[in-house]
Amino acid sequence: MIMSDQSLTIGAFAKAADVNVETIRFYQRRGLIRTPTRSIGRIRRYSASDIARVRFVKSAQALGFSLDEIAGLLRLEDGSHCNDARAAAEEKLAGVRAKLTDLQRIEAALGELVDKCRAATGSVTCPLISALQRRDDGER
Amino acid sequence: MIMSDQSLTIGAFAKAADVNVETIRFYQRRGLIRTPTRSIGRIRRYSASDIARVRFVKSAQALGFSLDEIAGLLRLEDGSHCNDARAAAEEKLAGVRAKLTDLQRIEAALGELVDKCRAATGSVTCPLISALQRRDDGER
DNA sequence: CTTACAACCGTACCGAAGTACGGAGTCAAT
DNA sequence: ATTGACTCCGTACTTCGGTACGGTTGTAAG
Repeated sequence: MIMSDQSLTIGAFAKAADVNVETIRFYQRRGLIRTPTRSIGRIRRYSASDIARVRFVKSAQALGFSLDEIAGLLRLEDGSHCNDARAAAEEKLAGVRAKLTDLQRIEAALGELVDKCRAATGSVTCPLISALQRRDDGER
Repeated sequence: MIMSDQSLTIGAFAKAADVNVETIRFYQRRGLIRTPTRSIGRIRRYSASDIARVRFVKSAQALGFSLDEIAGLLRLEDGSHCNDARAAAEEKLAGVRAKLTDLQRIEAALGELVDKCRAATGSVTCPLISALQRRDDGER
C-alpha cells in the first residue's frame, strides 16, 4: 500500500476508473466509495485506492451483485469474514441458477415456436400467435 | 366466438384474468387492451375476449417480450403475418441466448469462487474478496 | 484579468412494469 | 335513505442504476 497520492480530481479519477463523474458522485451518496476531505482549495482529491474500490464494485456487479449487496460485501473487505462472503455468494449463485433455469425454459419454448413458424408455410394462422392466444405458458 | 357477454365489472374481470385492477387500467393506457364503452350506467363491462387478451399479454411476457413488443405482436393478432411474428420471436430468442451465455459465465465464475471459499479454511484472506479486489472480471 | 473549463451540489429525470392514493360517482342491499 | 363496496380518473410513487441539468464557485492558462 505505497500509493495514497491523493492527486486526482474527480474528473481524472472517473476517467481512470472508467466511469462517469456522475457515477462517482452517485456511489458516494450510496456509501460505496468514500468522499475525500477537501485539503487545498475546495476541490476533492482521489487516490489509487479509490480506483481499486470502484473496480471492486464493478467486479462484483459483473458477478450479478446489486449495489446494496455490494455495500454488504464491502463491509467484509478485509477478507477475514470468508464465511459471510461465501454465504452471500451462495445466495447469489442460487439466484443465478434459478434465472438460468427460467431462461432455458424460455429459450426452449421460443425456439420451438420459431421452428414451427418456419415450417408452417401453408397454415392459415401463425403458430406463434395462436400459441399466445391459447395460453401455453406453464404457469408460474 | 360465441361469448361477448360484456358482463364483468373491472374487479371481476381482474380477478378472472388473475391480475390487479390497476394493471388492467395500466394496460388500457398502454393500449394493450381495449377500454369498453359504458353502456348501462357509468360502469364499464368486460367480456371473455378481454380475458383472452390479458392472457395473450401474460403469455408473451412469460416468453420475455416487453409490453412494447407485445403491442407489436398484438398488431399481428389475426395470425396472417407469420413472417413478422417469427422475426420478432427470432430477435427475442437471440437476446435470450445472449443473456443465457452471460448468466452461464457468471454461474461458472461465482461457482468457482464459492468452491475456493469452501476449500480455503486456513487462508488469511477470503478468495472471493481478494478476487473482487484484483478485478478478475473478463472485461465487458 | 479574463476566459474557459472543472468541480461542487442539489434536484430532476430516464425506462420498465406496475402499485398506491384520493376524491368523486355509482350501484345494490338493507 | 343510508351504508358499504365498488368504479372512475388522474396523479404520484416504487425500484434500480445511474444520467442530466443548472447554478455557483474554483482554478489554471493566456
